[in-house]
Amino acid sequence: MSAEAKTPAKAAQPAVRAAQPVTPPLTERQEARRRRILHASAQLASRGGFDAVQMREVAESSQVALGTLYRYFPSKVHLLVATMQDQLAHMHGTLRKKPPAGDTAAERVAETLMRAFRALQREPHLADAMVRALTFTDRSVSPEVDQVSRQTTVIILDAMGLDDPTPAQLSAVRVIEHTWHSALITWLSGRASIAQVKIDIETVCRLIDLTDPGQGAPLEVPR
Amino acid sequence: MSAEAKTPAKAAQPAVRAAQPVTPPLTERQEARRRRILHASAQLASRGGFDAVQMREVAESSQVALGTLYRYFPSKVHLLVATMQDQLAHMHGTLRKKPPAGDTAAERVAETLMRAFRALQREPHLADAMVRALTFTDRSVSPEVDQVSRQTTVIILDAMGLDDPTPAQLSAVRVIEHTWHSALITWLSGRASIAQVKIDIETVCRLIDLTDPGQGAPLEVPR
DNA sequence: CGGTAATCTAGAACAAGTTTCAGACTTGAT
DNA sequence: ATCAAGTCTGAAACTTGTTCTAGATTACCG
Repeated sequence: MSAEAKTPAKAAQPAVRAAQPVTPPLTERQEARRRRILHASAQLASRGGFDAVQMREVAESSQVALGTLYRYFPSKVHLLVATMQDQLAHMHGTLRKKPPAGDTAAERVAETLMRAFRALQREPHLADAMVRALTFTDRSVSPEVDQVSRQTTVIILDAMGLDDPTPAQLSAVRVIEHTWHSALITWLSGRASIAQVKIDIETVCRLIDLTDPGQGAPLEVPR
Repeated sequence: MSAEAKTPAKAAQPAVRAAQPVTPPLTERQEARRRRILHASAQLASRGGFDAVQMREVAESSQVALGTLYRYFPSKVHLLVATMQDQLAHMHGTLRKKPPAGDTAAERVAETLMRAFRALQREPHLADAMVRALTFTDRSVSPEVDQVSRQTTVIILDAMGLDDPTPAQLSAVRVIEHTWHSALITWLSGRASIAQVKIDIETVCRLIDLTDPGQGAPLEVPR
């Protein structure tokens, strides 16, 4: 009772595919379609950014019918967020190979983020597309966006070298993510220079020192 | 050589109307139209948020032709950002009347932001529309967004009670704005609770203490 | 193999932001 | 009062995201 296996993403239903390795059973051909779509998406985004990723073009580039594209990714934002997950995973792999070398956690986090930032600078249009998608998100994309956020958290905690962060440290990480995210936006929209983004990142990373056991007043604890 | 005075916003031309009190000469009727439009925008936004602000409806509600609406505000995002400027100015006025009462600058800033946050909670849909517009912005809206950012900076500096902030303090304020902005987004998209936003704000406000003259290492200085 | 249910395709249709246009209306100067 | 230039209106057109439909294809079960 089925054709090309199961539905890849049931569109209107939430709670589907929350974790990344838990890919619901996909046919080879379906997996290939999915890759083609994500590839086309990244390709188009690398050119003109968010606006250049037009669903009809993505469909055509990836040799898939428009309706199929929408079955795999229920909206343009879903598609771009998935594209971002892809890129993030790739970047995490790269970062793991060459861990940051700073002496303090704050330095290592700042270095990691700056490395990521330099990677984004090489593909500013792609960065634009992904970041715009992330922030423009409506509630229906929350699970996916949340996943991106968790992945970012993991990357930062990795850089800090922590296995078991305290609540205060988690708060600091949250604030760092906020800053990272928002600073990117100001850079992408031309309202902040690269130098300013660097300063902002370094500034916020000082928060980490505040949470270092052995330092002064610990931050308030989330209940 | 003109009809209802000058053009209210020349659409395709940048560098027009950068400062707020420098309203290019507007007829009474034009001023009235502008108000009607902004009012309709806020009204519709208060209902369904970003999506509910439909240009055709705004035009109809404010008794203005669609083309005219676009002459005043060259895009939906411009319109919503202008709406936000309006609301911000209003809020700034309110805040001035009852300044925050905390002992430290960090406390006063946190209190101010939480007050603003509570105001937004009263109109979550409006908040959604304004914040989404702010972040979805493409470069053509940068000047207006920048203006909103400057206004926010003023509000925060007010709360700190500073006339002449150091560069380090300005950096801290920038990071606070980033956090404020991004935390709002996570709240609006349902990925963070009100309590979490509060914690994030309080966490980032600790940065201010770091820049207090008399404390330890000053932050790096923007050139 | 044959049946069948789900998937995929092509293409039309719809929705909302944006643009365009012809004609009516205002304004300010003469 | 008249005129020229700019503005406003109403309506249609265009663009791109999204939905829908009918029919061809595919996967898998028995």
